[in-house]
Parts: sequence; C-alpha cells; structure tokens
Amino acid sequence: MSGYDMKKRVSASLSTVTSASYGTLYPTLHKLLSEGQVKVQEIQQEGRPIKKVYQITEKGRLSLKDWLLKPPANDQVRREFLLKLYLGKDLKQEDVLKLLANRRDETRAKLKLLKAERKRCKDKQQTWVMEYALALCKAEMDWLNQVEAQVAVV
Amino acid sequence: MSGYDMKKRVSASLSTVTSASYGTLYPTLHKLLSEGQVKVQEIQQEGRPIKKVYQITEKGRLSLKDWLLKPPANDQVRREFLLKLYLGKDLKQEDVLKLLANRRDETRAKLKLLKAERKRCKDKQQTWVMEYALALCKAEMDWLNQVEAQVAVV
DNA sequence: GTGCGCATGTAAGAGGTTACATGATTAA
DNA sequence: TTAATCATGTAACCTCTTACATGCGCAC
Repeated sequence: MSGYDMKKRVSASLSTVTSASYGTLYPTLHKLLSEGQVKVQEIQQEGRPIKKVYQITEKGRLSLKDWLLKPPANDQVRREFLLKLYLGKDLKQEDVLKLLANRRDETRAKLKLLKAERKRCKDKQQTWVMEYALALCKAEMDWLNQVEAQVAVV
Repeated sequence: MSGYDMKKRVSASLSTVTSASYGTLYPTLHKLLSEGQVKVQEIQQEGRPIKKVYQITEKGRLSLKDWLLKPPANDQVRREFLLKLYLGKDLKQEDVLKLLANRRDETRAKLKLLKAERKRCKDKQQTWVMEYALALCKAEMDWLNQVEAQVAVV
C-alpha cells in the first residue's frame, strides 16, 4: 500500500500499538527501497499526485522474519492524562471531573472506532490485536465509571 | 526526593504512566533548579556520594498548576510485542506461543509489583492511577488466556 | 572477587514530531 | 468559500536513550 494509506491504517486501527507520522514514514520507506526490502509501483492518477504503492520483497520478508524472532523491546508509554491525575491532588474537584469527562469522551470514540475496525481484520492474529485494544478500552471505561462515581460522592 | 529515588519510584509504580532515565532526569532537575522551580538540600553521607534531595518551591507549584490545567497531550504508545503479533502471520505456532508465554510472565510480574505498590499510595488520586494500571494488567492477562487457548487448539 | 545497590552526572547519537511546501478535487 | 481528503515530501528541531565515567559498601 502507499505511505498515505499506511498512516491512515495505523492511526485508525493501531493506535494502541504504535503511531506514525509522515516525517518518519516517508524517509523509512525510501531507506527500505534503497536496501531492496520493498519495491514500488507508481500509479498515475488524473488530477492527483502520483501514488506510490509499496510491496515487500523476498529480501524484505527475510529480514522481517529475523526481526519477528528477536524478543520484543519493552513497551513504551506516556500517558499525560494519568500523570496529571497522579499529580493533581490540589486540583479543584471540578477540574478533576473535567479531566475525567474528556477522557471518557475520547475513550468512547476510540472504542467505537475499534469495534468497526475489528470487523475488517482478515487474519486471526490481527483480530487478536484488535481484541487486545478493545479489552484495554473497555477496562478503561469501567475504571472511569468507578473513579467518576468516587469523585462525585465526595 | 532525590533523582535516584524518583527514577526508582517511576520505574516501580509509574511504568504505565511514563518512563524515566537519568539522561533526561538529571538535566531536567538542573534546569528546574536554575529556574527556581525546585530547591535542593545536599546531604552528606558516610562512604556514599552526596545525596541531593529536591523539593518543589512556591514558584514551581504555580507552574505545575498551570500545566495541570492545560488539556493533556494524547497518549503515546509503542508496543513492539503487539506489533510482532500483528505482523507474524507466517510465524510458526511454536514461536507465537513463545511470544505469548514471555508476555504472560512479564505481565504476571508487573501485576504482582503493582499490587504491592498500590498499598503504599497515600492520596486517593495516586491510588486511582494504580488501579488504572492494575485494571489494564488484569485485562491483558484475561486476553492472554483467551488467545493462548485459541493458539493451542489449532 | 564479582556483581549489585547506592548516587551522581555527561556526551553523542538515535529517534521522533512539527511545520512547512505543493496542489487538485469535493463536500458543507 | 472554507475545509477536508488525497498524496507526496523535507528540514529544523526537540527529546530521549544509551553508554560511559566515578566510586564506596556489602553480600554471595
């Protein structure tokens, strides 16, 4: 697929896994191309820029397999939302509630998006990953409910 | 507390929130000190290096409050483990099981650590954050059980 | 006597984001 | 007519990790 489509796909279904920005994506694609790990087919379009459709090569598949067999690096996370909650003991109740309400809206939106994306999964392993994302999202919704209830009571 | 203790604390209880390395931590502390947002007390110790105990100042507290009121940035995540699962459709069943088993061990260890850390929480909001981390960990354990069962059957 | 915990710190480099540039089409 | 979608890309910048340097005490 194209770099553009990769970014769309990652942003839509893989936000729980990783992120992608053009500033990283395009240079990486160029590097892989120069190494012969991917090949490209340029598609002319009317009134649109050229579309570059990338495909993995045999060489690329081999080094992918190598990479897959290496033990994965530890997860990296940065949740500013949680950090603010953690440090916000002097925050007004109203502000804590606002923080939680915003998070709830975002989580609800993400949950909806993930449910739609899961249906599009073709292979089993991709479905598992979507189910992972869904499970975390649901757990977060439950947590938000409990916490919001506790804030409101006090 | 000291930079050393901050790192320990973040690594132990806040791995779900963020990470910390000395290369970021110490320069940041120096910067905050030069800005007057923290103050430091140097404690001499026998047969040990000087311990620098940092404390937030009134000025620091003010800009912290400012920061707390700004809407939090989006979560950043990178889960190489999940990415390998997502891309690993050609992996041998054995290798997928190995990946999952390692993850299970790590998650189990983290869960244990988090349970211990939660008890040490003093204020309510810090407890909520620990419960968030615990909820995600448990959801992941459940997911691992389901996925491992599915792999084993096939 | 080797490695871990304590405790500080720096420098180089890897990695990533943001903001910009280009430009046509289409829906509100 | 304004904004979003399609589609490519670069350059400057920021941030963070990794690896190193130092050095004592203690446990195995």
